[in-house]
Amino acid sequence: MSDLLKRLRERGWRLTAQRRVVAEVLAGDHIHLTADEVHARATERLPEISRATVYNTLGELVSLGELLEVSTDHRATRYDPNARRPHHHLLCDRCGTIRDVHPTGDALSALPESERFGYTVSGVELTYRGICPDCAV
Amino acid sequence: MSDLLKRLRERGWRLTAQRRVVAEVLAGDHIHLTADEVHARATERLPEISRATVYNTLGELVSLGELLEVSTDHRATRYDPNARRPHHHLLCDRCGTIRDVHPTGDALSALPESERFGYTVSGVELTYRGICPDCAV
DNA sequence: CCCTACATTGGACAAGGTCTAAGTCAAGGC
DNA sequence: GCCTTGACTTAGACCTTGTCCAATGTAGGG
Ligand SMILES: [Mn+2]
Ligand SMILES: [Mn+2]
Ligand SMILES: [Zn+2]
Ligand SMILES: [Zn+2]
Repeated sequence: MSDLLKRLRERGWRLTAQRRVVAEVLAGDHIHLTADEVHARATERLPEISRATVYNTLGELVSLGELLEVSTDHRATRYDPNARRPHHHLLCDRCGTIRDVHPTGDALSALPESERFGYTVSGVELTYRGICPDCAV
Repeated sequence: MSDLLKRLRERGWRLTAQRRVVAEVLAGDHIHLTADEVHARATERLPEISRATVYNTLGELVSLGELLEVSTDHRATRYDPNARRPHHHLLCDRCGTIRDVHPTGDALSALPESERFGYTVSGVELTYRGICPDCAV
């Protein structure tokens, strides 16, 4: 059993076939799938899984902090299983491929007090944009 | 006539009442409206303006580089008239209010070659998250 | 003032996402 | 092992955001 499923079990989740398959589909590095992509891949292993269950499960995993929502483009939200290690994203403007990246320095401290407008600032997201090697001429 | 309308005139735009109203609604600092918000405000001044025209005009202004699209949350795209001066964003997680901010340093150079995966990197967006003074207890 | 290419309109359509009522099943208790 | 029950899943209606189109209107040059 994967670490993720184990943690879910400990939190009182019923381990259904549907939840197992969603967790399996999300395993790996640099994975940033849309809900419909998760559904398509889950359907290959469990043909009767519904869209609603995929959305429910993704939402629950986000609430538990096991998944991050990423909205780099202006289209569908993507789901990121690399929630345990802080990171940022590098996005190809042509094909949409996303890689996890770890810039140096601390972007939070780059925002001076005078630019905070009284907000309590808790986090920062960086999205680098460019063209990936496959899409380069 | 505003600078924006003047520039549009110079680029061959017909100055219709609809385009004028959309341009007026977008004037100001820290403005980041959704298309439907633009439509609602435009309707107050020109009741017969259609949703399609608002979308058309916003799209054209984006193509001309007069407006930026911002997708900080996972909902509707927001339109940012502050396209002439590079900046980043500070977002309230409770009410969604967005402010323009200017962090120090160069986030682009914070991404080492070893973290670029062969991409040609052309830009970076920073989104700071927090709680605004109005939403703080 | 006319003409016409450009602009606007309402409504159909599509994609992404949410919600609900009815049926199903994981797993604890016996 | 079986029962029971509340949690889970399902299909499909519905909502929001955004695109597209054919018909209609009009800005602005001549
Ligand atoms: Mn990631
Ligand atoms: Mn802005
Ligand atoms: Zn690419
Ligand atoms: Zn707020």
